[in-house]
Amino acid sequence: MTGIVQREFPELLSSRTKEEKKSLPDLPDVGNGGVVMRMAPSPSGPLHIGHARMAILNDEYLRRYGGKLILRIEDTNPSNIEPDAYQMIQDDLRWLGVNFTEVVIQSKRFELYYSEMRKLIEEGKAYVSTSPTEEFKSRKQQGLPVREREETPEENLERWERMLSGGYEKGEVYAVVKTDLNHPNPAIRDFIAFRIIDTPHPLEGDRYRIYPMMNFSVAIDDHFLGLTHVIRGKDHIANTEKQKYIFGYRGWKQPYYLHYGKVSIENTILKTTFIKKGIRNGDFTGWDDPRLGTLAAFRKRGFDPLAIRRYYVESGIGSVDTTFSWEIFYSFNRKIIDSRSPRHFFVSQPVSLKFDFEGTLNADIPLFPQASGNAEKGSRRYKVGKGSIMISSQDYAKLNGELVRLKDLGYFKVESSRIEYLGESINEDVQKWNPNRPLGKVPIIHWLSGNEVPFRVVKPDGTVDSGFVENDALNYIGMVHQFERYGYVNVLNEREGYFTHP
RNA sequence: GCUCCGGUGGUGUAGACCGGCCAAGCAUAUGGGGCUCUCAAUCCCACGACCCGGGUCCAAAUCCCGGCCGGAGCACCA
Repeated sequence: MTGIVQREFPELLSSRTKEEKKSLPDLPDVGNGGVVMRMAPSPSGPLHIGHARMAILNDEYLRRYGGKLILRIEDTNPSNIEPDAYQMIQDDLRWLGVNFTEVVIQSKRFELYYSEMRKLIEEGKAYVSTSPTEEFKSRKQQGLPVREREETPEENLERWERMLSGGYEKGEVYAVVKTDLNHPNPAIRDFIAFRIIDTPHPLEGDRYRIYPMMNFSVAIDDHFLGLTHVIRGKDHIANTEKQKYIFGYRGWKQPYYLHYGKVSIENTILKTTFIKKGIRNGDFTGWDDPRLGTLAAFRKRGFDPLAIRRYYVESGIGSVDTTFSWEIFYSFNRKIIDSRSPRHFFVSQPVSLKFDFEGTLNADIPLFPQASGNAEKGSRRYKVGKGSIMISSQDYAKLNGELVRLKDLGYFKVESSRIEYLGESINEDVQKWNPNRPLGKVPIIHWLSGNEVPFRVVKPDGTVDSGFVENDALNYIGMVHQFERYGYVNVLNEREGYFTHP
């Protein structure tokens, strides 16, 4: 039945699927002013493909509802900051096409955090402890308070002032927000909000010693920045619970929280500390090394950011853990770049065959296939005569002794170290050499002859394919090419390209 | 161990909150075919899944219970 419908009335089905085109579910409680959302990376390095999910999801909703999208850089742990990251993150987001409307840097907001903490202490919702942290933790496990939790706001305030004015050493004191010591999930019970750090901050130097913990600064900022909706990974579910206590104490309206599942990305290096070390000791060429999952590497491999967007929109905001599918991602990207990628021949691991031919053959090879809609953009023209013709060793292994068609040149036969021209179209010589195989099935391969320059392609696993490419390819440096029967390659300069995908 | 969350074709997902229109949609991969002087793109066809066991119900992928499997949190990281 459906088969008949598809055959007889395809328009019925296709129009229907267009209306149901996939998109993200609507957000609840969106007012007239749209949404206010935020992206909150820490500046430990540039963004990678995992961060892109957070950025794309937020940006998609901003596009749908309007409003504000704040880039909030969470630099409250000075020992884990890469100073260049403040800029790299913004570059990465712009490349992705994510339109953040303002930038907020947490290290500029310490005074706000201090004054809010003071209010909580005054209200008896927070305390300052000098008890050993082991004791703090073990008593929490048992649902018991440390001594200072029971003391008056005045006593705690006094310790808070002393903490701020440098009256304690690192590790000696910490400030805590109360939650519920009997919370069934021990992870939610009282959490540390401030601690002393003596490592200088890349932006602030040694101006501050008292650093907020993420759960504190996030709650304060989410409120004061007026967030309506928060989209974050589900690894933050417990953090959200903790932060809600602060909202409750201050009587603030909570944003609407949405937690998406973890994306694991196989065969890809994402850990910034590992990458940083690798760059320092020369294992990686930089943040854009093709083996890395950074957006910088994606850019250099020639991916279109739209493919990343489509991929994550299709993945949705489910809380199920997912595995990034390179296969599907490649397919999305291929569809976007195919029609604009000029075609060239790249012969890797070449075999050079002797070509004894009296005369000249003319090759006129379209730069774009006719179906691309770019056919009028021209072709590459070569003259081929006596000398040699190069084909890949992979093709050679299969074709020695066979009839072959060199693309846009003619029929040839390959015999040991020689190649012989049989004609442009089917003739007696061709028939004779190819007695049994149907002529429509003769393999068509790419080739080079006197029109080549040495070229290398760096693959995503770090290995290199060496060979030769048409010299015409060098007229299109900085573009993704399709090297026919090989794959897509971002041609970076006259010697080298990065492999995009098959 | 404790506290949460989740398990749909080979892969990525939609549907689940508010049971029926789901003998389960889309994409990708694979196989076949059309177009094409690329193993690309494009078009058509085919293939293939509700973790297991109970229960509720006229009716369960969807609700309940148990099991198994997977993930997250339990930091003076974010």
